[in-house]
Amino acid sequence: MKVIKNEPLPNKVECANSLKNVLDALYVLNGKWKLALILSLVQSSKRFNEIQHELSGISAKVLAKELKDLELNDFISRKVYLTTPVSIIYEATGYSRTLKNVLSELSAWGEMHRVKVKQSMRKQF
Amino acid sequence: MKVIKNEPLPNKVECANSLKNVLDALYVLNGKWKLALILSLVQSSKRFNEIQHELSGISAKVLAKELKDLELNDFISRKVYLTTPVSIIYEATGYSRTLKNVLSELSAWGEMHRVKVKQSMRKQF
DNA sequence: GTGAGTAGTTACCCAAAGGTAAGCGCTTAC
DNA sequence: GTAAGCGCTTACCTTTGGGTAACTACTCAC
Repeated sequence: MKVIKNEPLPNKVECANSLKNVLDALYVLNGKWKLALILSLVQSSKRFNEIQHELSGISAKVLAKELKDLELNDFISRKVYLTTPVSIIYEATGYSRTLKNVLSELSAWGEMHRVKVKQSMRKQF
Repeated sequence: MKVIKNEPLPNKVECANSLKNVLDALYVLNGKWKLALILSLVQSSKRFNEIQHELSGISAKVLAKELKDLELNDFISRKVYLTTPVSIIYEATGYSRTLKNVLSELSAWGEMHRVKVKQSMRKQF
């Protein structure tokens, strides 16, 4: 009987694909703030200071960088309204909305996870 | 008419909650490799070198660190089988499997995203 | 003209993430 | 006995992430 090497089962190909997909997704969505930022703007368009207030903890520098990055990747758009003084509004694009399912699953999981962490904290004492 | 400040609409509370959930989820799932690593082990238990081979690009150092981290957070378990020589198998726990929906959504999105990126590359030339 | 707000930018700095390369202690295969 | 595989660890280094604080340029309100 011969051992077959380097020829994955068809089943394994699917697994490898989903692994690749996840890696590709993480490549653009990496970082501490990106997904939260997208979620915040999908919920409603906001100005710079509003975002900074909502994601308490993010610094102006990092927020500016992340916003540029997300704009480059077509997740958000920066709109300048010629009021006096000008209003600068960041909006989520349609492409951001393709993340809707990802975000709602992640939110649901995050909530469940918080409960679990709290419980295991209680057990310790 | 008075402007009400710092008293969000009930609707906004929900939004803030899902934002908080996502932030909490990202806190444990951060990093370049964590979700991919979990997915790989949910698909099948593996040994150290098998994982390193599957996630090509990850270094031994980082893999060892991530595995320890995931074990601490109850996502995987490290089993030592007393064969000669001993076999060390990493397995996903039940808790990893609670990420099933997150992972499948992320995989679906990653696949879609790759197609979109390829298309926009083509348009450039 | 002074202070406050808006939307950032810049310089400086620290810490964490993550890669490379070498090595260790073990065992099996040749 | 020598090489190769396994499961790491260690030392070293670079990159990045991200924080602070000061500053700009503009406008409005007092």
